[in-house]
Amino acid sequence: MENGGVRPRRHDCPECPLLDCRAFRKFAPDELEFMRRFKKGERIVPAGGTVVREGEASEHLYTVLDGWACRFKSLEDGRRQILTFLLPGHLIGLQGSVMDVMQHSVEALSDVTLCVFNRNELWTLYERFPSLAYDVTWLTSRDEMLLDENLTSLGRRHASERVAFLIVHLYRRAEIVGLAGDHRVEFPFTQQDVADALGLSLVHTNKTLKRLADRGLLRWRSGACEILDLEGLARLAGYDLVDPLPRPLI
Amino acid sequence: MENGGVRPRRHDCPECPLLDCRAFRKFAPDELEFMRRFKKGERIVPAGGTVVREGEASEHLYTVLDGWACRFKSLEDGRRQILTFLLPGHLIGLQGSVMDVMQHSVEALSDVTLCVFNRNELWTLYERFPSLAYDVTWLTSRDEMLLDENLTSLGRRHASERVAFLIVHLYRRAEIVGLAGDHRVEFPFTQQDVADALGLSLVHTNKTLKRLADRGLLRWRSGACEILDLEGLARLAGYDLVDPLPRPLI
DNA sequence: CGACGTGTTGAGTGTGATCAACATCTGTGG
DNA sequence: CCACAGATGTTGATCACACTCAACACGTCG
Repeated sequence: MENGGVRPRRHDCPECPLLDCRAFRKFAPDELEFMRRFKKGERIVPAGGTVVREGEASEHLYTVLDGWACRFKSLEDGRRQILTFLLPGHLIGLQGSVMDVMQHSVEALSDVTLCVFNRNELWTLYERFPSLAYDVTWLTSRDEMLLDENLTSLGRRHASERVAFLIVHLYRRAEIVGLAGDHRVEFPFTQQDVADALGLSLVHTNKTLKRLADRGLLRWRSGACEILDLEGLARLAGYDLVDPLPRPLI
Repeated sequence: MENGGVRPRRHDCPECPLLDCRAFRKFAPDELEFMRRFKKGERIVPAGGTVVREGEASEHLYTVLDGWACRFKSLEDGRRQILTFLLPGHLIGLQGSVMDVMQHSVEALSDVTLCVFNRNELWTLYERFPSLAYDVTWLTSRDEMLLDENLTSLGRRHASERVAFLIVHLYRRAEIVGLAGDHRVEFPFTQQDVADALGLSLVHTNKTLKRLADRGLLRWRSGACEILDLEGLARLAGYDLVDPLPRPLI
């Protein structure tokens, strides 16, 4: 694709739709002005498309502006582990500044709109806007927390607990950025993806979802999930339903 | 413990023993001077002691100067998941700047010496030393990579692959900071800890280690592990034996 | 219409969990 | 010096959670 698929911006940073979300902290005027110049354009990746690929260098940094994506690693023989689901406000590609090539892939689950930043200018951001640099660290640190929880699930929770945990977790994250509400989330992915995120087989994931449905906790439909008993799911999963702190946006 | 167990430094930053390691990048003179003032003292935690506890706030930031520690989460019913093993050069407690209380615990496995930093001054570091701020991000990002690999193990690798992966991984990390060599690592922890890191039961971990020993790949002794066939282990684990890039030290 | 993607269900299998007993080793107190 | 307790590691027997294989249902799209 010419120019890596980067096209002019449709959303100017001061009018960024995410700024309306109470989930994110507000920018100071000079920060916003910097972000505006930092942002090189946008990129739209259709559902199923690849944003960055394991083993390749990534020229850009991205932020998810709209849509769902996932970050995953693959083993030689095709086994796949989804590491995180990415929602609007998620920063992509920072690891490319640490390693020469990406150690994971990112794939669009729905059609995804990305803000594109030039990796080379990240250093300018660190030099001139320590507050934004701090925000980058903040986001990375939060990412690590998500992984911690995930790892605990895969290591020490049973299938039904894992599924409950993931569903509650995704529902709440989606709700905060306006992609879910009223006990219903659109999930632009399949049970196979849930399985790959939870370290389970497709069949067992399916049976576990059915068992949760039989217990009146949720209902899975292709492309969406109804949360029938949020507290019940949270209790089963050992998930703490506290309100998250407002977070920075890059 | 009075003053949180913080005592005067024994190691002045310019003479930091870790700076001799080829694993770490060198400081510029002004960076080193800043680090010297940033460092508040040292803290020694005896084997088995707690550095920070899940659910509590952590006043300080730490860097492991010497010894082994681990980061873990606990579930209500006592199930425990070790998230990462910490070796010299590892930064501890950054998440405390993102969340109000720690979401994980850190425990000393051997006697551990920590450099103590005042969390409040982290902001000064960001303002005055963008290069060091960048290093903090670098370290956090690397941490995330370690978690990614771990998560992939727990989700998609069999017991023998997991064990092989962990052993190779720990051996190489220890080697780089001078805590292992000549196909031998001192492991100041038990098979129970290995089990808690890999999401396996103690018994199964033991049997898996025995099977690897029978295949001539390694030999476990209390307190240490001999690597009999590094390449064989790496092959089994799908571990890529490339030399890591030099990394920053905070 | 058939092909394909997704979800559903049953049958049989196996990896890894649990339970239980025992072997070592170390440190401690008598 | 020995007896004992506790921590760690080892091994066998049994169990069960989750995997694999296989078939089918249902929708959408060409």
